[in-house]
Amino acid sequence: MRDPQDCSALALQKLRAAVMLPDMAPGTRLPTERDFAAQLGTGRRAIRRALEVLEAEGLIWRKRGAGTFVGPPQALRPRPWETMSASPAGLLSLIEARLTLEPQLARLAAARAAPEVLPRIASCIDRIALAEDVDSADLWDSALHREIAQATGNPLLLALFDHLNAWRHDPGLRNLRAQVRSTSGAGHAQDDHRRILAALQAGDGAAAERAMQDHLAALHTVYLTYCQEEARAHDV
Amino acid sequence: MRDPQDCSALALQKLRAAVMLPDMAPGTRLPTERDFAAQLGTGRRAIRRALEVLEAEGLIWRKRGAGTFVGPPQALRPRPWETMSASPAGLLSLIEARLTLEPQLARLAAARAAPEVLPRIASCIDRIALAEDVDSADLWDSALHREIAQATGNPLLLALFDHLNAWRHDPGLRNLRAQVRSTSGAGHAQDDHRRILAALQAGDGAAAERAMQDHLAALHTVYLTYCQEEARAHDV
DNA sequence: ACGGATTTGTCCGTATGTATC
DNA sequence: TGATACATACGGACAAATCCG
Repeated sequence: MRDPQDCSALALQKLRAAVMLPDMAPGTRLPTERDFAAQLGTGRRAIRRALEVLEAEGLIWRKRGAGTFVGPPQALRPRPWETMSASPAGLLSLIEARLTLEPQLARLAAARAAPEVLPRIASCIDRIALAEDVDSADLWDSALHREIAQATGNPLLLALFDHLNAWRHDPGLRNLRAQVRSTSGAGHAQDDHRRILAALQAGDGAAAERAMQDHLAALHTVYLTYCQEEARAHDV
Repeated sequence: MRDPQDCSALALQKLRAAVMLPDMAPGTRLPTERDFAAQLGTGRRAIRRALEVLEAEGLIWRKRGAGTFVGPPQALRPRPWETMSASPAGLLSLIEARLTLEPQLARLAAARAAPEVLPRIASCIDRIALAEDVDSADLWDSALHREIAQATGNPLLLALFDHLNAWRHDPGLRNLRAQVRSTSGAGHAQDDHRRILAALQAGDGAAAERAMQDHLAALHTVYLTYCQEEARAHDV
């Protein structure tokens, strides 16, 4: 009970009780971490550890600059995906799914892209470079990949891509990817984007497929090494 | 009205859906940014970031002091699925989407399929042969392809396949496929199925991919010739 | 022609979570 | 553990442009 470890355990217990109160409707905002720390007479680190657990359980979600909020009730998220969305396994599933679909989309797009979409794709690449914050850059990256899906001219393929893209912007996954970004370099994503664009301009389906494959494979290895390090850290 | 998880990506998704609504004729004015922010429960910055993307895509245009308006008619954008589900174009879109996704699923499944799913796939093939009516044969065929998607072990890929499969069972398409079946022979689908199963048993990803590709390509040519004949008949 | 009202575009201060020491 | 620097979000305020009476 005196161990520092038990401090966060106690905090977790109290915080969980606070969140489970009946008047805590989904979306209501919780006190700040600093308030909790003062109220429970402990440090902010202990509070954060406890909140991390609650977030992993899906009871709350946090957003930098905004606050901590109680999440939707479990009854609303029975989908299996929700149980793994914020886990490394979810991250790897997502990138694998993208690796399965998007190179094929690039191949089709190269064969069919109407000439007017190529400048739009180039504009997306430029905007990624110009973006000042991560949220904007992510949004433009997403828009770029969507343009490629749309260039296939197949509404079903576009709809499939939109589903994939929705998972990509899952809040839990966004946190994970932010962590990965902070621990590993940004990589050469922009070079990859330009290579994809060049293949589309040339109408070379095989090259576009390969370029997209390489682009996503690079992401895959980054995430894979991150997850492995994570697992090793947990073993210790 | 209550969407706790806010990020500009989610806003983009909803705004795009709002703009694509059928009653959004080109030139109609959209709500103000502040209204959108209040409606989506997020800040104006997130809304503006999403609108920037929509503007780059040409769906909307903005003018300071005036407002935000939906852009020129997107004639060359893929038509929504609802307007083409029962048309030959819808049939071809569907088979193309399957041709894009399912060979990749077969490749992954060959590498990962747990041994206990192989008998289930074999059983599906047998049931197709035993089926007396087209409806139940279709159901077992669908179950077979789903087993392969499930064998990838990736819940996201399974979800993607389920979306595709839902479109496949669209009532309008079923009629069309019934017509195709009546005018052309059944083909060698069962031989293809066995070839896919053999590749999965051998754990040969490349062979499984090729087998699935050939299987769906055969369907594709059948549908394509049917649609061409249909078009020629309409010309006369 | 004028002026008030409204809307987009831009900036800043404050509050909050994140990361590091 | 505690403290500090940092990135981001939100809301308000203001300017510029437009619309309407």
